[in-house]
Amino acid sequence: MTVRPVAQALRDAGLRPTRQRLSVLQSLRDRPDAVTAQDLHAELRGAGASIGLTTVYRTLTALADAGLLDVFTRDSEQAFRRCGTVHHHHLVCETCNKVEELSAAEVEDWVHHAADRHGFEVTGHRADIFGICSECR
Amino acid sequence: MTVRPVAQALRDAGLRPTRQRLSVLQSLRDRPDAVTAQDLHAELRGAGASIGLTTVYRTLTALADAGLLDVFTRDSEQAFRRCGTVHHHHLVCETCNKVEELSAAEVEDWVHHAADRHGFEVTGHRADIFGICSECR
DNA sequence: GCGCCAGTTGATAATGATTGTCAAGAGCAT
DNA sequence: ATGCTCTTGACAATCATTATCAACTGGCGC
Ligand SMILES: [Zn+2]
Ligand SMILES: [Zn+2]
Ligand SMILES: [Zn+2]
Ligand SMILES: [Zn+2]
Repeated sequence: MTVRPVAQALRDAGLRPTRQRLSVLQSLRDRPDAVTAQDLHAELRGAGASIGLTTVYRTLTALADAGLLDVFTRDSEQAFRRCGTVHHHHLVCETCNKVEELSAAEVEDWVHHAADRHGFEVTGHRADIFGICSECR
Repeated sequence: MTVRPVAQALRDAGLRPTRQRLSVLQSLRDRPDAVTAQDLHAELRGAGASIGLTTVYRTLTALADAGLLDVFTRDSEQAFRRCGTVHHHHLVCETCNKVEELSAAEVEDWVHHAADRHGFEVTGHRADIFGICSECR
């Protein structure tokens, strides 16, 4: 019941729903924070799962390429998070790494106006807010 | 004449204006793009300057810490650019790495409203637009 | 149910950017 | 000039990430 949609998400991404991939996507779906490949590997191992570090890296990268995960750069390492598939921005807690997804029409407008004004063809944009969440204060 | 203000900027940052630091800051002041430590080192060497890679790394990091440079993450490496000291955002060309500085009141408003709405205490934010500049098209 | 085979895994080695080390060198105040 | 502290740079060490490649597995055809 809880594994079904996860397996389907993998299939849709052209990835076989293996035990390892399921455990990665599974553990990612219920957490609100962004996590590092190294950290996730340690947690999965600590929870008794059998999975190699290389596989965690590969799975996270594949899922990110498929658009299922968003990538954050934290202290020169990459952290991943299961985010919605529609365009959004982020509000990130620098203490617990929790991420809130935000939509912002004013930002989208700004992006296009600014790019037009400078003769740029937009290929993408990113707008993230960093702070401390109420629980961490 | 052209070296005077650069030397002063270094002093203001609590750094001795050495030959190496001057050449780094100097070469950064007239370029519109963000550059990597490795690339800058190669360019300086190619231009006949004598400077070690370690020093380039250290200088760029020190200048960034002092607020004189902005840091960009490009393909998991750091690129630096001499930006203005007042808060701004970026319009980055993904082909030539040229950067335009942008100010955006609507973004600033969004930042504070969104953070308030979610009970976050803001520590910072970043809003960058990626695209292709008119010259690169 | 079984065999096949392309897709996956994971221990290990390799990569490559960045940082640590430390002896030699260079600002700058006296 | 002298001294003292800050700086440099060749070199070694880190460390996250990626490449290898032989062993393993999911799922389709039989
Ligand atoms: Zn928090
Ligand atoms: Zn947006
Ligand atoms: Zn360009
Ligand atoms: Zn801003």
